[in-house]
Amino acid sequence: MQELVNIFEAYLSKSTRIFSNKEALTSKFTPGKILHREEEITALAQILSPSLKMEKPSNVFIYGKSGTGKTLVTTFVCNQLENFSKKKGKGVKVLYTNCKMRKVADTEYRLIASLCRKLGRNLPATGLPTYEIYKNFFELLDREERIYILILDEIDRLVKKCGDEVLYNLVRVNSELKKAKVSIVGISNDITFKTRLDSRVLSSLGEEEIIFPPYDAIQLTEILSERAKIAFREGVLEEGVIQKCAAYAAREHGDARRALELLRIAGEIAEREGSLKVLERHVDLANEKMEREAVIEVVKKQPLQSKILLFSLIKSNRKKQKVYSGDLYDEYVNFCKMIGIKPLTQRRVSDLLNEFDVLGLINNKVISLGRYGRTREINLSIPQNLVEEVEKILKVGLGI
DNA sequence: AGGTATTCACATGAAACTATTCTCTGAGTTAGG
DNA sequence: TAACTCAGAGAATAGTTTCATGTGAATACCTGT
Repeated sequence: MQELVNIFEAYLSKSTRIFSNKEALTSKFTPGKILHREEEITALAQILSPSLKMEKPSNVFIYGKSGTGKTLVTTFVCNQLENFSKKKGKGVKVLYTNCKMRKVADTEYRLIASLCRKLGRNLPATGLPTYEIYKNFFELLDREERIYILILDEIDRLVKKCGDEVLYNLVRVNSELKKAKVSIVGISNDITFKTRLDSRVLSSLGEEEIIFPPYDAIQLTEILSERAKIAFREGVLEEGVIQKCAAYAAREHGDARRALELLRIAGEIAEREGSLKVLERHVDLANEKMEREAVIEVVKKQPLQSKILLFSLIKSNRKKQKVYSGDLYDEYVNFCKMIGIKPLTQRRVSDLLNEFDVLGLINNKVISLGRYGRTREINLSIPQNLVEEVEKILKVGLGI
């Protein structure tokens, strides 16, 4: 017991040398003031404020790439709204759901069930018909006179997976309810997402639109500095560290989340090294680490068939730079036969390749070779220095 | 030469199928009165 | 008779197959000069 306390004490005192409040660098943290989003904040607040008079606000669509502050701004505004309404004795209630969360809210059934859960009723994860879930949901909503604001984060994922039926139902809920009213704030990374929607849904859901532009390097620097003031002890950041983080992130469409993470990891590396300062060198290391982990973790998590496919892909890539889907499929089938596993169809492999593309492991380009058909040109986008490590992981995963 | 048609080798889309996980229901069984 | 058990029916879901349709441009095939 005694010794453990010492260990913990040592850890505590050590960890405070660099950080004073590491939380401030995570996406959970809501800063006191949100920089460079004044316009968006007022726009959203104006759109939603009719709720304070118990009128249903317009539905809103919010677009912007990842790390542009969509979620932050939305939750900020909605929290303020909820608090204000509570003070004034009005019944505005905000329900936030992230539609991407696997096994939580990524299908029609699960989304509605998770909303019910937020309203205080637990429903089974499966087994009930969907209409039953809706019935529960309506019942819960209509208990009292209220304005509900549903925030559906990463709504594009939901639609991609399950179609827009859910949205259609949600848009219509107001006609089913007697006391309560519901308006929807949809947040999406994908601007083209609109085109996949049914026109009825679109016209109702897209009543208002707010677009979040990416941050530029200067804005990122300011955001980082502000957070760093809270997160780090004074004077531990070397000149140029923040600029460097901002520059790395600006290269990636101005993703503030990434910039913050980079800064945090740089700090952690410095800390582990026992350094008293975070140096620019640490940022480079952090960037390397992030890139590496992005690849390695993804590869590890792949199911068997995907691993086989990826392995075949690396092998083909060794032989020649340009890999075409047809050749890859042959290679893959051969390899499956070799290790005695039933190969998937070409159709499925095609989808898996698309998934790899989304994960950033490869780069697909559909090209036409005229008379010689149409195919996909596949480029491995795993950095050279990681390919070997990836291969090793795959070999272990496949038992060879 | 210039224009149209064909053709290849896949891509892409939609639907259906399989296996798994979960709930609900109701018949049959058991234990207690 | 009330409580319990357990099989079977019905749902949702992930992962896949089957069937159908789409596609871009190099080549083949015309046509008229």
